Amino acid sequence: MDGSRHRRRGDTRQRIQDVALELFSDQGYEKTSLREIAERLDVTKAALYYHFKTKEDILIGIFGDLTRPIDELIAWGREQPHTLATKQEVVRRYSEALSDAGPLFRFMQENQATVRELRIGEMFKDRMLELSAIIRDVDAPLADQVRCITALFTLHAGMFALRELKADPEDKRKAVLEVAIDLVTQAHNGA
Amino acid sequence: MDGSRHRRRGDTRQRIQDVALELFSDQGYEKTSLREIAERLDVTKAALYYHFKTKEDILIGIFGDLTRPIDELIAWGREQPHTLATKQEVVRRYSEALSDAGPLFRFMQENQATVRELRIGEMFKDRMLELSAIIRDVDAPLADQVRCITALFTLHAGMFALRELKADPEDKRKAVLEVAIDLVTQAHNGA
Amino acid sequence: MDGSRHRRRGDTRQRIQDVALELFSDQGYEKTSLREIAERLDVTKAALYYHFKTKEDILIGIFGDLTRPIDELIAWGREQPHTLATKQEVVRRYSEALSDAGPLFRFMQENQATVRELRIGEMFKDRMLELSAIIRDVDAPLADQVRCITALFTLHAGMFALRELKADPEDKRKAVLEVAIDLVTQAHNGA
Amino acid sequence: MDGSRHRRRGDTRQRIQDVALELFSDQGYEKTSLREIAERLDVTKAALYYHFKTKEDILIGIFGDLTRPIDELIAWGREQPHTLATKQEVVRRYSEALSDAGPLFRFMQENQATVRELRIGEMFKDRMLELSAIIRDVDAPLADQVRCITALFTLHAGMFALRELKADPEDKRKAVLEVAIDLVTQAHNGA
DNA sequence: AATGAATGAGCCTTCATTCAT
DNA sequence: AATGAATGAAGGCTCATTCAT
Repeated sequence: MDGSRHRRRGDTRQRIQDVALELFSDQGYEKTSLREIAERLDVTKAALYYHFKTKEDILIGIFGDLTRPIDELIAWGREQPHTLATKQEVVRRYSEALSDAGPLFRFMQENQATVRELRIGEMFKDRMLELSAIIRDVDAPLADQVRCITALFTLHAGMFALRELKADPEDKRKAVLEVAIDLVTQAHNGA
Repeated sequence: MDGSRHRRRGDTRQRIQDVALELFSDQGYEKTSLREIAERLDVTKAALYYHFKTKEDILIGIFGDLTRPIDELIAWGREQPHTLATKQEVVRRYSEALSDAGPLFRFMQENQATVRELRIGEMFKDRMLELSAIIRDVDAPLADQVRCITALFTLHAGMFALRELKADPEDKRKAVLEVAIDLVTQAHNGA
Repeated sequence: MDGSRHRRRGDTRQRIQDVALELFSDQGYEKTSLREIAERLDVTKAALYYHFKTKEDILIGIFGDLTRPIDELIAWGREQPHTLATKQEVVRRYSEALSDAGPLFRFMQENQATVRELRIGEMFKDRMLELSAIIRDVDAPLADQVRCITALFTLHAGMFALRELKADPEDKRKAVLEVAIDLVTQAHNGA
Repeated sequence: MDGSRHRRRGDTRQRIQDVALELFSDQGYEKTSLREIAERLDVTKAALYYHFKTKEDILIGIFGDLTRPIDELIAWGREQPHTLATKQEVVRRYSEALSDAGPLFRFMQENQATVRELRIGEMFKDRMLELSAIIRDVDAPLADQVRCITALFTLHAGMFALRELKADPEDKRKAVLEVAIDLVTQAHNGA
């Protein structure tokens, strides 16, 4: 018992999300049709509608699932003092959280125009603002604020923007993290 | 005489590109239909096809037109010595070139998933690689290379990623430029 | 109960093929639009695409269905000895098979230019070659080979080319068959 | 003087017909667009409309030009006595006339569905009826009438239907002619 | 004798979605 | 938990044709 037929039971929802995320981040949201997702899963389009109300809902589901660690990070960060150590720790943890949700963030990064018009656009923006509020100092010089935002941005873009750079992925992640922490540190210490 | 009706003659091609760029960068490439472009110009869809062979061709036309200054910058940069001054100057000039082609780069940034599958994807990537080859040192530590790429990236994303930051646009542009030059400088001087 | 509404269920695929064949052979393939087919069936164009992947696929479906008897004839003919009796029998049976698939062959006959560029062009040619290989003697004088091919051709064209000839259809069919058998017989017996 | 620029003058009409016939008979009438014809001639579509009122008019022009010898043959045949010798001569001459207008007849043969709906459909049918009236005996047995029509038909189809038959084209033409004359002769002599 | 610019109609196809079963 | 059948809307594109110049 608990064979593959059983395991599949109740699994479909998750499998839809997995396949959808893969396709969305590979080809973009608009270019990925529900037909394509259904075919990959060997079910009918109608089956998708049993599990999700709309195409956008699939995305929202994915987002909700993969975003939880980041919500927790934000909650944690808010209660810490505004020290450099906190900021560095937030960046460090964020980098980790991102690497788990890699494809989702690649998707967000590469489909901003689309995302902006969907509900997750707002959700995402909210989280970014919260995060940057922890790292950034509202009264700091503009350039320092740019540094902080660039730090977050670099973490997001990191892996994909650096595709052309031949190097070990883990080394790249560390290098990106180093640059991000550096930026935040410089921002904290003033121009 | 020579009124607006006359001025319009021969202008259509340019007007198509203008409207198309506006819509593409506002709503994304896929979400912008040729019908929409045509309606805004008060011509038929078929008229667009008189001037451009495909939808993608419209984009290629825009890209070609707006990208010329950057091509010139690359040509110039290649012939300069690999000094810090050169690198800084390239970044400075690039920042200027970008501000002219603002909407196009916003479009590229926000529609990466789409762009990747179009021919301009390659064109764009080529230019990025050339530019980064001028700024970057292939033998430098990974983190420094990341700094250089982040610098370019920051210039691109600059204006749009900072939309939430309330400040004078020109001030923001300067702040972004400062951070970018800083990154290149740090990379040049070693970790 | 089990009224026409119910009978219609599951019938759609066949009904599409029927209407399509009628229109294709009346007006030609290119001149028949999917809109027209859909309207006749009182469904939407999209419904056609539920049942067939492309316009060409509709034709392929028809061809496959109506062509089976001919495939069987070819299979049978191949295993017979190369006698005159066999050849005559093949012609006789072919004439019968054709009269069932009348409209399809009229279509093939009258849309050769189109058919040649579609996949069924090849399929059709293959069958013709197989059939003629059974009837024809590769070493016979050219004129005799022409007789055999003309025989097949006459059967195809028969009904449509003779439209102007006022006579009972069944009589015409017999006359055509007689001429075809005659041609094959003459070819077999030598010039 | 009388250089190629001069020779081209007034030549365009003919060149249009030449290219059009080539394309029509290669790809079919519907599948050949005026754009394609214009491009091949390196003129604009509008230029075609200077010489011909419609697409169909181009075809009518071609038909009129290439069909003149056949009109003359019909006129000649009508005044001859209804002897076997006359019939054979008509077939012989028709075969010759056809070989000059090869591509046109290939076109007629392969685009019957289209041609039927155009004005040349009627023109063509008229000529066929006239010709067959010369060869055929209205009171003869049906099979003999079929023989006569098949004879004409064989001449038309001859070259294209026999494409698969590997042999010298001139030999094929002679073989086809032989079969056609044979058919007419058999018809004349009675079953 | 021919072009440049445009149109209106229509084409094949795809998509997200619905609903009875 | 999922399917089969279908829809309405729209999309990109092509075509024959027109007309002022």
